[in-house]
Amino acid sequence: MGPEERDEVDHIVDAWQRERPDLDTRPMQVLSRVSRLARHLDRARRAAFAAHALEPWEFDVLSALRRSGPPYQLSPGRLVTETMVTSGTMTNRVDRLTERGLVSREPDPADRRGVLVTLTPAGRRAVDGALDELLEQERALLASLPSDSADALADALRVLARHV
Amino acid sequence: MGPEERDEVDHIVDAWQRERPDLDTRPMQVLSRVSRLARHLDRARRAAFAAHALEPWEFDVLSALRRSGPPYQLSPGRLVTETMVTSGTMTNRVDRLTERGLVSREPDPADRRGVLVTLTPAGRRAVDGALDELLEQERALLASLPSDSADALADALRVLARHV
DNA sequence: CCAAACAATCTCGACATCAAGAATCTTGAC
DNA sequence: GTCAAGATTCTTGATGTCGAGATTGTTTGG
Repeated sequence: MGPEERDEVDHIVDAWQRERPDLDTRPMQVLSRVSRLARHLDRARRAAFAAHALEPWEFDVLSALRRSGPPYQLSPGRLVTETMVTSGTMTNRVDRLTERGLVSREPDPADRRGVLVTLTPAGRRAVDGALDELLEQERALLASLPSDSADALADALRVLARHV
Repeated sequence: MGPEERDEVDHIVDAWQRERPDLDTRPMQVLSRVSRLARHLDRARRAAFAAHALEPWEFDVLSALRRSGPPYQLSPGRLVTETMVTSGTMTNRVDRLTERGLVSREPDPADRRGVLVTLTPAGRRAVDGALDELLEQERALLASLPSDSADALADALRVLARHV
């Protein structure tokens, strides 16, 4: 095990072993950590974006538009699948981003039902700045891992994502 | 890289490399996967608990009480730290679990401000059944990884959790 | 003892999300 | 051409969470 410090999940697993010795708790060692780490990462992201006056949900939408490339337009339906939220949520998000002037809604010339959500120049500046800050902070966090270990971690997570 | 299939995060990273070639996107390979996987796990947990008529938030509270051992009592404040929510949220959760008969509120004999949230027999049955089901499902998911790879994954996640 | 600082819990209002369904438009079969 | 089925977006009501502050009780210093 080495001289590593024990974390919250180790204590949770110990408690279960004590109260339910019949359980095979190995899955918790991986999956509880994924869930708890994700919650901590959310908080860290919120802090990183605060300097750019963006909420995490705002960044999620803007970054999907930004990485789609010029002309930085996607349909609401496409944004729904990229960001893993429901259509009602996306309507609400686009409304508020429009109020802030970070995106605009354009009619889709090819389908009169459709809309194209378009990144404004202000939206692009905001998302580019926030991403630089986020990656810098994430790099600092990952510096605690040897780089081959980070690669192995990424590979293992990729396998899990495919099976879930 | 091997013959592994590429996942959503690989495509997202490719898109960023195309649009922002100046970025070092390696942190995304790990941390975006953690966040996205956690969202998928939430959905899987919801499905696993549905057979036991529990919501994930209900399980979180009940399991903290269950693994604390007899007499299965914790203060609201302790539950707040164990489950990573605010005190207002916990008041609301305990209210609804009390309505369902899964916990009860007892006065703390040692501090008249205090309350001890107590697991009822029905609550204990529900959480024990739900946990069995959850672990079984999680074991199936982890079967896609060799066991030494799962151990390495757990270790790497533990290191990250300590630095976030 | 008393007052002030501290601690534990709860209240309240704002907010983001979801699920289901409505409204609008498109497509394909006949 | 027309109609039914499908696709796209938006609306609505319910729900769970947060954050700030109120309430009640405890502790500590003088």
